Amino acid sequence: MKGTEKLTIKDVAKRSGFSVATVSAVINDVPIVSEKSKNKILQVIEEMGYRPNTIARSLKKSKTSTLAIIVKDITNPFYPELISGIEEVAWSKNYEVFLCNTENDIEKEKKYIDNLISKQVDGVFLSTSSLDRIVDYTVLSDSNIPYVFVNRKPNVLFDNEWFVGTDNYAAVQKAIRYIISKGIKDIAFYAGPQEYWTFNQRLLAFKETMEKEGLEVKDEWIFTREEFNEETGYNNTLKLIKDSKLPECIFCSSDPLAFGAYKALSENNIKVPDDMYLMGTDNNKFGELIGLSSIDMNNKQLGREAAEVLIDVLKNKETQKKNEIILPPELIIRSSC
Amino acid sequence: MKGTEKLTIKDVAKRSGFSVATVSAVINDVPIVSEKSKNKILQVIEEMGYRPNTIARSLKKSKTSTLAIIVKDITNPFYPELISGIEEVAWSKNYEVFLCNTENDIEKEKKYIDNLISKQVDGVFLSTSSLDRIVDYTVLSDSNIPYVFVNRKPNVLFDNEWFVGTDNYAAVQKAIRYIISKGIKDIAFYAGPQEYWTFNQRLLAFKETMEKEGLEVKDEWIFTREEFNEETGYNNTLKLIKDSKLPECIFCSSDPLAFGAYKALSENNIKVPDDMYLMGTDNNKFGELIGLSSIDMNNKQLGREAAEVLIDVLKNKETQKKNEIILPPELIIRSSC
DNA sequence: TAGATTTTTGTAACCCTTTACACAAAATTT
DNA sequence: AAATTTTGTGTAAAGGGTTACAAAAATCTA
Repeated sequence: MKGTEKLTIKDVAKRSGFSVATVSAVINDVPIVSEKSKNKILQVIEEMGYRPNTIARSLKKSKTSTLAIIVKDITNPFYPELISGIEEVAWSKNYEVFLCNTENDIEKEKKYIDNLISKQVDGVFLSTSSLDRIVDYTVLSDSNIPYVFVNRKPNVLFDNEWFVGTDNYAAVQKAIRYIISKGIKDIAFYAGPQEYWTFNQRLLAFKETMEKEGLEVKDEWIFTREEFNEETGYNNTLKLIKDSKLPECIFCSSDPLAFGAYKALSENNIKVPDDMYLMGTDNNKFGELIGLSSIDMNNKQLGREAAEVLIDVLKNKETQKKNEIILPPELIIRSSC
Repeated sequence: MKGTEKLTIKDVAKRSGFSVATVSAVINDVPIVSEKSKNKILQVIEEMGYRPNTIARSLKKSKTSTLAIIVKDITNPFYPELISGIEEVAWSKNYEVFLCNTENDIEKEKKYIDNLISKQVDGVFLSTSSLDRIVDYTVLSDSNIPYVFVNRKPNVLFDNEWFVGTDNYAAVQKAIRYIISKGIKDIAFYAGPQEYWTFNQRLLAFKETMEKEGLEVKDEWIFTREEFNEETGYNNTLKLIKDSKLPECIFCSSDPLAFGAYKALSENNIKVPDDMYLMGTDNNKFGELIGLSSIDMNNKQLGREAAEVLIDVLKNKETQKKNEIILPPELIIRSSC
């Protein structure tokens, strides 16, 4: 049925001959309405094309069936997978989700959080946290909005905070051990920005694994530049090449870093894997193009789990699950090593 | 200020000694409150940490300051750029945006639209439309919710419908002319699914341009497979190779198609660009990895423009802008041709 | 068949804002 | 100082649902 007039539950009540309370009960599946009445009401709803006004419902119930995900930069190929996992589960449990892209802007992030509180979202996914909590997320819990850190987390986790992530330490440990098992000893490490838990863990794992295996970690082979994009990988590699001695392998804490490295290597006629082993992290789907070995961090599943946890918290208020959930990564070996 | 008690405008009124009406006026910047009162109220708001309940406001105003974007699959690398453009402008004009991922499921898309109407979003971006309108979007306008098609559009545009897209026809025309200018005559065309406007336009442009240039279009060199992913590009190319005569160039209606083609070509020792020219479409940032020439469809700008149009419609109800906005694409030449 | 019990339905308050309108206070004019 | 205008503030009614509670209707019991 067309028409721009707004239908309310009152209209349905009037047309069907029942009271608003009864209609409301039908809409909300409260099982106190006789089958006969229910059918009649449903039919009228169908006929009139009535859709409940969720806003009014939210106001009354103080629940909006809305979640939000805050990310730094959605064009980072890591996020779409994560988001699609979240969306999938959220959808299945009848939540809509706001997408908040902070563009690396702290003030924007803070304002987003304020807005989300105003908009009364039921819960929030945070994938922006640095180790030292530049942004104060507890304003959310002060407003009774639970949140879960996804992928990245702050140094310490408070009560009422959840974290779902992949085991970055194990990921790198596994990868490095694999590389070593190939007889490689000289490994350069592009570490990425150390204020983030993920990159922090990865570097830690590298150092400790090398040490355990009795191998030397050269300072000039560790690059902790601020970014983890292609450009940084490219520049790191040029610098590496300028040095007299090349390592046998470059391990990159992200795939874009590895792509940049690959480009620099190609340009300098250094063949992968013949002259140099190369490994990335995150298993970007385009890594296959250059046969890049990588570590699959299971991003979609990460999103799914995060959504399960958050919605669980929402439903039970006190969830049985533990505060931290760590998923296993998977080593993906292709031709680059 | 911490605490889980919910603050309302009444609390602010009581504490500040003014009425709710006055407080509300301050919050909404209605200039009828004296400077002195305003400051006092603002200070109390700050002190108490009061945040207006947007839900209640939305109910009263019948406006939610919320938009939604419906896409088919957010992991398609085309979308994040588009979305970030939309988000950027939406944010700057104080809108939040719902992300709706249909996973190519028509029923899910319909249900999403129903939900969005229930949630009273102010406007919607649609990037899912097939030429023949499988989904009925007019339920949105029936509910007074404007929408704009982004990138893809249906065959005919009704009144009250907007479209913002890139000029797909011109894009391919330009690319094909460039290729021809290089002395190439035999061009294979991976066309993608023809039920979508974008791919439809691209194929049309190919055929007409070739004809205008007096070149032959071989049926067996045109692949209109249902998908436009890597796999399809790979399979198309294997098939192509099996045929006795190879073309001199493969034009792909998407970059993933080109990536798949590249893989198949490499595996069969056909060198790009020496033995085969290759061109993609969409200028995926990882195309650079293999030196893929492509067409930049300006996705971020597309998103920005779409957001401008939609919000314009929202504000003015009748916008000055025309119903269709077509942005120019840009040819990106790299080593692959 | 009256009375008790169970099932179904209706009334009205509430959720938190916004805003039309009325009124009070202050400023200005006469 | 009274009358008029301007400015600032308060009251109360929406907005569209949900839900506790009361009431009516239907069913059952003896």
